[in-house]
Amino acid sequence: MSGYDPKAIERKWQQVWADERTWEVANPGQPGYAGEKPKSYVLEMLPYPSGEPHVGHLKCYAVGDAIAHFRRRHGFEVIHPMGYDAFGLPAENNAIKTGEPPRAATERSIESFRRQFREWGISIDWSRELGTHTPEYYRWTQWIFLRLFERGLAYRDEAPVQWCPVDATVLANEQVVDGRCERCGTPVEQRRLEQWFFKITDYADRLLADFDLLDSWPEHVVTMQRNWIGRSEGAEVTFRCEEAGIDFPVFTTRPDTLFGATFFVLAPEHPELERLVAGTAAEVAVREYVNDVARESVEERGDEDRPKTGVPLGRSVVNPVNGEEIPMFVADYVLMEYGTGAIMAVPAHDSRDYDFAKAFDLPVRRVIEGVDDEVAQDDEGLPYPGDGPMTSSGRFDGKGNREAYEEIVEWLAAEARGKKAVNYRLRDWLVSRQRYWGAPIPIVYCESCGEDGVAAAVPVPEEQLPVELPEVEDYAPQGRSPLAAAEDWVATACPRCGGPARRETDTMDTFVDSSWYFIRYLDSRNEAAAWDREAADHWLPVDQYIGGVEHAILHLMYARFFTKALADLGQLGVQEPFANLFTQGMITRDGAKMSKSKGNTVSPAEYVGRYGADTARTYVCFMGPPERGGDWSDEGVEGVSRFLSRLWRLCEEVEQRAGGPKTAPMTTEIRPSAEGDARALLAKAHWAIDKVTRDFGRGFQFNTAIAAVMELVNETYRLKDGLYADEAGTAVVGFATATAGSLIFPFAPHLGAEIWERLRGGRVWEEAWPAADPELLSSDTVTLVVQVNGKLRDRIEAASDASEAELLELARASEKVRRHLDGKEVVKEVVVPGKLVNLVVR
RNA sequence: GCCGGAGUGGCGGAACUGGCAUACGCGAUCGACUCAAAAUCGAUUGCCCUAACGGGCUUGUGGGUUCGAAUCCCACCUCCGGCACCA
Repeated sequence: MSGYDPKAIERKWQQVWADERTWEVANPGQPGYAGEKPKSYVLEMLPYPSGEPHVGHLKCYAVGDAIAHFRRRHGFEVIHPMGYDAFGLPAENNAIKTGEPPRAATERSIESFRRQFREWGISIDWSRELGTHTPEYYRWTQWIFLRLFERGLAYRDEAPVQWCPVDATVLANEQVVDGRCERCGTPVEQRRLEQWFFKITDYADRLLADFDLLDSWPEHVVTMQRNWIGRSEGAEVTFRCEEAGIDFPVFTTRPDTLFGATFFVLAPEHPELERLVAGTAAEVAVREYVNDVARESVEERGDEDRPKTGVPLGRSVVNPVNGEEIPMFVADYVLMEYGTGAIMAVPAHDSRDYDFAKAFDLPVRRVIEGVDDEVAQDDEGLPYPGDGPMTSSGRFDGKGNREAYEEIVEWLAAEARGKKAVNYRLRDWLVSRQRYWGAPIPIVYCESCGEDGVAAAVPVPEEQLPVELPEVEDYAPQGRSPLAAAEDWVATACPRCGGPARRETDTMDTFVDSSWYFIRYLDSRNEAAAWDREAADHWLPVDQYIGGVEHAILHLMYARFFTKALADLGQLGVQEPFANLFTQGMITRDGAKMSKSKGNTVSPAEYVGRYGADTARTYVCFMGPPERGGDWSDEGVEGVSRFLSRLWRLCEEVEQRAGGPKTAPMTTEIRPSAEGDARALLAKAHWAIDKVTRDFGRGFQFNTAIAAVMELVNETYRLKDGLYADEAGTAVVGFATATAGSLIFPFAPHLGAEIWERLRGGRVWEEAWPAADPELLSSDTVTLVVQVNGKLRDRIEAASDASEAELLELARASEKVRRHLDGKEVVKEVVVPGKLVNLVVR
């Protein structure tokens, strides 16, 4: 007997899968299309190819592959493709540092990922492989951009944007974390630039409503997106500045507090600010304040705890509900990005307004009484955010604020001074990047097509796509895209008038690339279209999506937006891309997030080399519930390796004893003759089948599924020597071992395939998933638990169909139980048939 | 501050609908095999008392519901994640 040699086994099966193109599936109309089978689209988030794959990748693809295998063996035609999200900053930053072109570094990394995915034995349909950095792919990214542009969903605007001074690029709001660049941690600055945006805000309501269309997404991911979209209902109310003749609409969620507005605040970026103070005494102070604010980092300004600052404008607006004139201020606690950039300040009922009022000694007027009388009178209970009866609010006095809310909004609407309004936290998606390594934006600027000296943005016609990324010498951005240096490329002819024109030199955010890759997989070799509608209709939506929680907001929301926009454009027949989402937890090492700088990274290649892919894959699925994180443990890997070796030795032993042809009896043939230990082992095998199957169904509880197979193997070891005594027993050992191989196959596919071939012949992946025999799941006897006063006193074997009276009699007969009943009175008897008896004594 | 999630042996974790707490793995101890070690196979392993039989205690803390609570309810503590001057 030879030892378990994962290298040989894994090489053998990887060769089979590659030679036979086992995991390739065909589209409708193509040869080999399995139209009679139901489809299942199993997809893991595509990797960003930088360096080598890490354990996070291993876990993601191990989990996804287990699901893919499980579904195949349930009769589904599973599409399980792979690609690379290859554009992006790391390759470009590496280029700036080393001079190596991003394409070269990226291709090298892709080669490494591709090789390792094969070494891991992931069941990928390689015929659909794609890279988002290839012209064959980004041509269609550009095509989608043009479709959005036609629809007015891609537009250009000058806007205050988040600028990272180190990466020298604009960032999406989503890429700014705590006022810092998500990538490099540098505090971001605000700049005003002409940028391209996607109008995701048009889809805010549908993005919220269509959570209902999803089958199963983790609740916290939905919550995060909901919070990010940040829908607030309220009212828009117009305050007029008579002196300047300007109307200032404000958004408020609390129109019921309108009578308590005692001042009015504009954001420092408010466009009317200049006009309002021009030529007044306040002009200089206001301008200084605005400049000071502009110099502050987003992080500083965002700090909630610092004292409120601001400057009076020397102007006032009229409160539409009571005609009161209230003074105007500029203050940086009001943000231009949210609402209208202007607020009515109600210090009695808003803590920020309250702080400002205290700092500037402004009046505070309570308009809602507290329900608790003690705080109803003076300043004590202020600011008061809760509900209560109205006061100092004219004819609304005494009414509940909720009721008054509706009436005030109605009155405002009737007077044309306001209306119901909904506001969102979500901003449009800024997609321009002043970087080299991305898909060029397919737009040219033509002065002759423009007006008033402003160049027109002319879309590049579809037949001229792709707008290919030119080679450049210097990848370092200098406040403009490195593409701007490629003069030959920038200078072009206007597709509309034929005159001289200049290309857009910004590239697209890489999240654009990854917002539609799951559609391209369905028809990735199509040169005439982004995808064939029939193929998309057949495979979409993704039935099971798997990836890290870190994409809970960005990628997952952008992909949802793209799907809806493309459906509106008549290109897709689904509203949601991912019917089910599974987010896997992060693997840590020594309790800390892995990072190169901490030196605590785990290299999958190293472990695959030492223990084999089956061990590495099974370990990441066994270390804990896959949706939760877990700490990497070398001893844990050893344990899994030991288990697989144990299973392997069992297989060899069984094979040797069997000797003959691989046509062992089926479980139904074994069952009638099985009794005693043979029956016990048979039952254990069926218990394991049932357990593994249910664990797949219960949110992919792979840790307990693998534990069940371990139990089966342990039980087989315990009983095998006795069972070898006769032919029937030997057959049961063979059945148990083959079943263990079959059940471990989704996690350790090479070993599973090898065991099956040796003991049963044929390909395990072509075998239907085993079904547990209900007759073997139940047993004739059960362990009756006997408690006295809720405490366990004895365990008794009892017939599973025993009556309550019989169970009680059994319980009372127990010596261990009697000891605790002595001299006491039984006041209550609880019997749970098939489970337990509890005697309550006094 | 707001919104989620989680607290179980020495460690990772299991326990389905309120019914045997600690499955499985790691670690540890002992035994078999061996000249020896490794590997392997087998046994033991929550804590405390006891020579033993046996008994007591135990799922972050305190209370409650129940014949019975890791599980349900109330209050609190701790840790992790997300959002955060969003009007």
